[in-house]
Amino acid sequence: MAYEQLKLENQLCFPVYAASRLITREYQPFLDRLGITYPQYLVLMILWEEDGMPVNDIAKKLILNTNTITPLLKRMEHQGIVKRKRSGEDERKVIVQLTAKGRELQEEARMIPEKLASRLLEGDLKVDDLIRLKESLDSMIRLLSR
Amino acid sequence: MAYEQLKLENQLCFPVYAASRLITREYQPFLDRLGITYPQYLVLMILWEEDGMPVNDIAKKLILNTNTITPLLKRMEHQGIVKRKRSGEDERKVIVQLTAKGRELQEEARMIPEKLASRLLEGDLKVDDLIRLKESLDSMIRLLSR
DNA sequence: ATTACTTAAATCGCTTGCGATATAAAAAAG
DNA sequence: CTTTTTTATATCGCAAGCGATTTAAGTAAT
Repeated sequence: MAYEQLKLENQLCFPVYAASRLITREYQPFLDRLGITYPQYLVLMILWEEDGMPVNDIAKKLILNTNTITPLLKRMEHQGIVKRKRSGEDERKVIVQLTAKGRELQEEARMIPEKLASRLLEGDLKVDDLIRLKESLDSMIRLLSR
Repeated sequence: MAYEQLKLENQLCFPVYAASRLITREYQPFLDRLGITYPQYLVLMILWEEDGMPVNDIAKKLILNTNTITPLLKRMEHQGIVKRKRSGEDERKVIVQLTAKGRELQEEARMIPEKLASRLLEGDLKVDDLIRLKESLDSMIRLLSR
């Protein structure tokens, strides 16, 4: 019965979808203290590594469209985390730069990774879930590697 | 330098976040033909397996809050895919049932899994990405299993 | 030089996702 | 049999996320 696949498939793609949201939830309490969201945190990680990047480069790194990233950056600008200015060489480009506040957040974020790890140990997202997720990925990889 | 972790960590959580969106994007063209979205498709998969389920059970299966699932189900009701009615035994519960149209969609969706597989082979989401994602998960599992 | 094409951001309209809160029914406590 | 607590849904406001379209700057073609 081909309908069976409509269940099996659930075990391939749904776990990734669920894990993504569970991970974001785990980050939330730490990011709340910095007053940012998970996507904003990702933007900051990019700028902490290389400041002064065009909107499009950030969008590509995060695999997001400009219609998602533009309003996101505007909100960050409004919060005083980043500045946006037109590039001199190419007037089409908008360069995104960290403000002093944006750079200070790096220091505050420094402990998040290890705090998150210990939180994950007690949270909703259990190791078993991740192992299941990994098995799903294995199936998907086998499927695609045929 | 503890700042290094702010890069490493990117390699743990970001791939899951990115994969989730890439997978949804791959589904989109197939689901467009059925006139539904990916979360709606997940709801349908649950109801195809067991029709007539309370809102809360669907929410739990998808790990979504009712404030997400309620409007989602209302939109599906508006499209004529499902019916919602108060339970007789427990007036708090709202039972969600497939309409004829909702059941017909199962037949139309039957070929999605295999079509998706072949599409993934040519799409943005490459096997290499999945393998990287799996390695990230391995790291995370090792981290959590210490 | 003018026209056509491409690229970079932005805007619009819609769905999803969630924290906080509200409402009402059912269950537990007194 | 009231009062309190819990449970099931729903509502509100806001931040993503994306398809479709727009605007403006840069590039290539004629």
